[in-house]
Amino acid sequence: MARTGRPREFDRDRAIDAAMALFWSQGYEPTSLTQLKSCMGNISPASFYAAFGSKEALFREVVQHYLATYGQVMAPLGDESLAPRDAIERTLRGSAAMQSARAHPCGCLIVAGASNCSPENEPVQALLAKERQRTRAGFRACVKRAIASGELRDCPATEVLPDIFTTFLHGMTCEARDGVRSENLEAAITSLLTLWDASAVVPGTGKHPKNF
Amino acid sequence: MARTGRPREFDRDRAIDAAMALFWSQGYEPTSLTQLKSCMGNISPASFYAAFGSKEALFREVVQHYLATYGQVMAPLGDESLAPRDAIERTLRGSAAMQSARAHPCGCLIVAGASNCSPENEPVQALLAKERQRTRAGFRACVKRAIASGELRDCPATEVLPDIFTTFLHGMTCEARDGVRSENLEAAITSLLTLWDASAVVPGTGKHPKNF
DNA sequence: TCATATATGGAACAATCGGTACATATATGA
DNA sequence: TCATATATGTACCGATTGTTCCATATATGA
Repeated sequence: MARTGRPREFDRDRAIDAAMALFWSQGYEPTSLTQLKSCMGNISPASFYAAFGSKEALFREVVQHYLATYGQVMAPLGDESLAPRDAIERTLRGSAAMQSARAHPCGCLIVAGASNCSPENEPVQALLAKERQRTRAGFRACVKRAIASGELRDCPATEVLPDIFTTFLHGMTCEARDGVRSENLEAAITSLLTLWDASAVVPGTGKHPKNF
Repeated sequence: MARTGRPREFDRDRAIDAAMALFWSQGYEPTSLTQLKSCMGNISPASFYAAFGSKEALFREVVQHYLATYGQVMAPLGDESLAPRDAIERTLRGSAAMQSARAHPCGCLIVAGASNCSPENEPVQALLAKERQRTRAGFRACVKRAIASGELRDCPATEVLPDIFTTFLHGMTCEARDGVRSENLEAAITSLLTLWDASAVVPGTGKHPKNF
């Protein structure tokens, strides 16, 4: 059953897509209402506020849309049907490819979407910080799972793996924006993962790998 | 010989220090002239513009001041009197400690000082991007030097080391701001450096280390 | 003493910020 | 047909943005 009232004359989903591109490349605060209305097809302020409520509310919707689409490169991290190492590798490689793709702004919206904020917009910063915290927890859980399953030894070198992966992941935003190529990030990830292998238990031996 | 004219009534150096703290924590665009004048002791617009010229000119001065002080944690990277591995280790550890110190805003001004910008302030972004490019070149030069001196083997795993260290370094800004502790970053660096050691040539053998 | 040079306080600038008011247009459901 | 509900266009809101103007204050050098 269709809704009553005059129908909207612009495509709300496409508008959110366009707003995402703006917020993604410029960040929350520098993106003005004028730019937003313009990228939605020069809609009026009345149309904007009727549809989205406020700039902040739109941003929150954009973040949700991002997490449901581009942000899904992080999905393997929480997929317990994957082997922990595989989950981490897929996450890092997927994120590297996504962040350096040319079809959209470089880097990660969750990392850079509100990195410059005046005090009054701290809630917006907190929204993204909370998501990053989820990522950190994801890496930690993955490593913990690998230790529990006997894939990783329980040693100091293993404990730092989550911080290494998280820091590298977040650093890719800066690199991708600065023009570092996808292949370079991929190669770096390959090398990074040898740190995992160095703490891995070789099946059967219960010890660390010999050729390393 | 002292300058002619009425003397300035506020301390210009302290003002730049205070402005640096503001730009560091909020970034270039969200920091307003009102905040800047306020942190300098409620000076008048006339005093501000007479002393600094413009907001952008002040920011450029602030960046220079930052590079000359806190930014000096990067100095070892260009110090050819240090062994390459030592130079990189000192750089990473120094930056980790600086970025997570409580006495000033967390993270790195060069990474986060203008990460959210409207198109009109692209020159400001470019200023910082240029400095980050210098850092990348520094890591590359360090690794190149180590290969030339025979400290590192010349292999694919060695080639990616600069990207790994640079990405990690830049990622620390996000981590420090999110409250990751200095000790965690330090431990991660210790582990990261084993990637160097894995590509290192053991003195006398000309091959890679045995215990690894 | 007086010209010159610089700094200051205060008022004001046009432009933009995010957001609102209100009358009008266009749909559905009764 | 008419009440209800939603969207739109236009005008406008006060606040803030970075910046400029100008008269005045205070120093140095001649």
